[in-house]
Amino acid sequence: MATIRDVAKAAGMSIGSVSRYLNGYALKEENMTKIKKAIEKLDFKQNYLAKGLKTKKSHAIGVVVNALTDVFAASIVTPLEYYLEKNNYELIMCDYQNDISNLKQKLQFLSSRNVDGVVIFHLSKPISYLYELQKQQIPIVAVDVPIAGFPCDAILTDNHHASENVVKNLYRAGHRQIGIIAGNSHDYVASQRLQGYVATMKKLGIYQPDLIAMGNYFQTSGYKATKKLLQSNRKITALYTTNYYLTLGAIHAINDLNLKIPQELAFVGFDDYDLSKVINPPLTVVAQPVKQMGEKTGEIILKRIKSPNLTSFKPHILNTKLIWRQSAGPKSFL
Amino acid sequence: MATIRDVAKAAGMSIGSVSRYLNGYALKEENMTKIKKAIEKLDFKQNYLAKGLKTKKSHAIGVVVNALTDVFAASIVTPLEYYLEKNNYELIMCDYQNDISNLKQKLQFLSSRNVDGVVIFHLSKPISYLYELQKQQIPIVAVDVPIAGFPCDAILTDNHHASENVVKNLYRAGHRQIGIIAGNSHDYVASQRLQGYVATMKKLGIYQPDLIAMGNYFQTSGYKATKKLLQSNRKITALYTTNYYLTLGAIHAINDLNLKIPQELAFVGFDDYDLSKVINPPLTVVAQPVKQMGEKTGEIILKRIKSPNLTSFKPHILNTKLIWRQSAGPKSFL
DNA sequence: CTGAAAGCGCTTACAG
DNA sequence: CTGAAAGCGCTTACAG
Repeated sequence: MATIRDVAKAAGMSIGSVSRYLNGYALKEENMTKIKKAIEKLDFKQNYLAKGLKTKKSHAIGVVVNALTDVFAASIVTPLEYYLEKNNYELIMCDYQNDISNLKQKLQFLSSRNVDGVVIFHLSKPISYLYELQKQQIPIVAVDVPIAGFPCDAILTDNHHASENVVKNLYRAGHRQIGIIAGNSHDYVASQRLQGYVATMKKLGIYQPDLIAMGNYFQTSGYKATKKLLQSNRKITALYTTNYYLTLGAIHAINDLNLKIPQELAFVGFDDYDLSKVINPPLTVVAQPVKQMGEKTGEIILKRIKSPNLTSFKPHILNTKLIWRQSAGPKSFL
Repeated sequence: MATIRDVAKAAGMSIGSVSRYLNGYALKEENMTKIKKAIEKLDFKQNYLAKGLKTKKSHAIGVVVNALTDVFAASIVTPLEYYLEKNNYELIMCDYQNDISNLKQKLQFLSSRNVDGVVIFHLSKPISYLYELQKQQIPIVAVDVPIAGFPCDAILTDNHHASENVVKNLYRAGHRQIGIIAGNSHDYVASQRLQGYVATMKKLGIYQPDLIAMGNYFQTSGYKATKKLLQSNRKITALYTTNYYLTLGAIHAINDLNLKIPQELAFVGFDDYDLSKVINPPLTVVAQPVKQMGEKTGEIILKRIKSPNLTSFKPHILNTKLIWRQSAGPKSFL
């Protein structure tokens, strides 16, 4: 492997000049050409280890997700990775196996590997180690859920508005008994979605507590909640499920109950993954802006790394999109 | 951040000794204690950048997957990440967006970041850049598919045997007309699975070409192939789909055709993810040993890194498991 | 604009 | 077993 020293020799310049060239400083035109040629000739590649040792920057970003198999996280990390690589940053993946007590260890690991920044998915309360990272000047970006009280940027979706939009559209389609399968009430995202639903139902004057069933993140819970809700409240004409797993479970339950979608029950699910299209009829869903979320995450974290002294942190809220397919009935009214 | 120099001073030893201590060499007992105390007192952490600069090892493993959202890959990378972190290696994720022409760039990127090893999913033919990696002494481990003709380890599943097992069990359950939705014939995994089916059907004397339909990796293809096969061949009493997406599509098609599972059609799918349990009735599937695959991948690549001169490469073939649920009918015969 | 030199935090022959 | 020293491949004040 050629080093900067080899390049300097081949170009007849000093290593300092080669370094400056590599880092984008302006040199005399002809010298730049000489260096450029030498680099090509020797197929020189920078050594990021050496560079990092001097600059204290690893050009690595740590990403911590609850589970690698979480399609939602994966669909955000995909464009994030793309963005980072384009900017010459590498992405170190960590998975805390859905157990928050692993999180500290993962963050410590990342810190020990000198990451320049950390992206954390789905963390609602700061753990103490986060303040260590802060002391080490490692910027943090929260994704999907803001970290309560912790000063960092957050990339979020308009959960409240998403529900509002679902309810309004079902209302316009003629529905008044709109049931909801809400997620865990301790969960930030789930409660935002529920609140959006409640507020809109109230505004429209069609709110009734017995239209609400609570679930969590597991499809069995969606299954049970749906079955119970639909059996105990036979007036319901439309059902809205507020996360992917609840959607899976709800569909299962509706099938079991032999209810025809959309004729007997209009259905709106959440997240636009595989299942949304397998199901018959295809599901109307709230799709999250995963591509934008990933790109925005990359943009923000690199900005923080480049300007560590920016202080004001703010949430970046991106828009969801209601994708109307057959499960919610004809969209002629739209 | 304390450095090795600070530790040496605090312990009254030389930095060389501290370094030796950190790397597991034996020192005089009392000196080891002194160093240990100094490390604790100063909360010293090794600098991997500096260490890597000297040793030419980054303690990073690059992982290249076709898509981060591929649940199969994710479910292997999860235990792999766990294994690597336990051994103090970091995992750098790359996604080639299902486009093989991105692969070279990704590998170049990983090489530029001094990865100590590379794990590649689903690559059946070597690309020329692989030989560059080889020249750089970077070990490569192929996962799920062997890289034809390229000298590296491979972590595989017993696809041939998996199909044999499915056919045999359906046969024992009384089925003779066992249909298959095979994947893309150019695909290593798919063709192994098809071959296992064909060989076993022939051995049992129940092979007929019109029991076979070809699909690819998309569920629409599974949908179409299933519909066509079941409509053109009404004798089929059991259907076997050979990958997750084909399974999704097939279920959709079977619902459309209003065939009752398992009464009118016994069904065996592939891969044990979400859907397998949502579907009513729950699906009998071939489950792949993803946890073992991830761990084995980690084990092998670290072994190669530690012993770069081992030469003989071999495939490691792990066993799938047939999980019998209701979709294939009663398992009383088993 | 450019060169010479110090130094980032480690490892490792060399010598004892 | 241990220390002193060279060096890994870079960056960056300093001086000109």
